[in-house]
Amino acid sequence: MTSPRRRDVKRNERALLDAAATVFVTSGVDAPVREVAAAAGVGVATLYRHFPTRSDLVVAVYRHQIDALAEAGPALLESAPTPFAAVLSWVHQFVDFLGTKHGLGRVWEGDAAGFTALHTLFVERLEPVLTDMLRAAREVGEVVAPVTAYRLIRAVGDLVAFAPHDPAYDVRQMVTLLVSGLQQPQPEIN
Amino acid sequence: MTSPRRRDVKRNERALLDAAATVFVTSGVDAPVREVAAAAGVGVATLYRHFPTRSDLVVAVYRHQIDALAEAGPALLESAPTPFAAVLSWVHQFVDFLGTKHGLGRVWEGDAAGFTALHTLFVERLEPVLTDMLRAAREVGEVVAPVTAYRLIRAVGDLVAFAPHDPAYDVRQMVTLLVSGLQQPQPEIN
DNA sequence: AAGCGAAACGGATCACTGTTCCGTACGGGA
DNA sequence: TCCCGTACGGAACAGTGATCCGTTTCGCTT
Repeated sequence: MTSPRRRDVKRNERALLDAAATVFVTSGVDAPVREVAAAAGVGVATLYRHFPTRSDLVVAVYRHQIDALAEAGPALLESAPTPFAAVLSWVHQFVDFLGTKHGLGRVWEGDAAGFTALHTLFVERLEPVLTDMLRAAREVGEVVAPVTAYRLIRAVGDLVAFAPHDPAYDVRQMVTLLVSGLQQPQPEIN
Repeated sequence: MTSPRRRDVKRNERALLDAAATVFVTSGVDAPVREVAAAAGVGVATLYRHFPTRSDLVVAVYRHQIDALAEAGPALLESAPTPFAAVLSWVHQFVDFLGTKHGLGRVWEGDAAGFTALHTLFVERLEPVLTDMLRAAREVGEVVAPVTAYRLIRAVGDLVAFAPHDPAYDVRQMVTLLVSGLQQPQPEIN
């Protein structure tokens, strides 16, 4: 239940979101809070009051993109040739989303227990979507490996967030490799 | 060509390595340099003189373990039931090595260009080993995906270094998933 | 043993970052 | 216009990696 918010509160929050969106593009989502606050024309304490953690700020800036990704799942299940193709395509859309966020590593890693705003949003909005898609692919035998959507989202995130800027490395290939592993029983380690 | 090293230099380097090995276990490989220097009974400048970057220090401490891992490759190729089983087993030994290094994420991520001491050592000592194993598995048709050892090492590293401490997550399962993806042609994304 | 010079030392300082503090300003209702 | 509670912001704090520079140590020569 939100109490009425003063004009300056709304104005400052708007300024912060706009500034962050811009600064994130030029300096990365791990740009110093001072830089974001300065770009918004507010003090750093104001930034913390509106967004207590970096993750909160990142979520606020990119919320609509994450929602769009969540909505893309069911659409892909209908339009893709197979459920597995839908899974692969969706995961690569997830890669695209993460990959454009320079400096995401720090935010992604942000909290050892993983209960940051970004992590929570992914669990709430993306995990169920991928769970449905994996189930559909499993029902037609395309996905065999007993891997949860949660684990897959987290692993893909790790691969992308920390991918090196190195022409010898291709993160999309490695994500495809991970996803193609879903197609068969998992080998035992001796 | 190393000039004669004074007694104090050798003594301090020894002290730093011993201290780091201990501090890394208790506080992680990303423990503050002050903590390592204090544990060694030297100044932080001395630490920097001996090991200019954190990665240099980590390499010095764990060099023998990495060498052991490199030597385990050929042995596994001879003893494992199949070349693919050797690949899988070796990769999991790599996971075990990385996984015991708490706080490795920061060191792993250390340099955007990737030319840290740790990265360099992996490329020099581990990449050729995995390359040989992948080649052997490829020759008998067990590995089909066109993935280089370099990329596989880096991806596994990303999965392990940033794995969350979360009972809902199983990094070994995700690494196994990645490796099992090697067994078949890579799907196309539409 | 003393002297010398170069190498090595270490703790203070610097710069940066996330975060908090607290005196001041602002918004909105009466 | 006044008042009160909310919101403000920039300085200060704490932590960290890294550097600076006056001091000490080592090893060689006499």
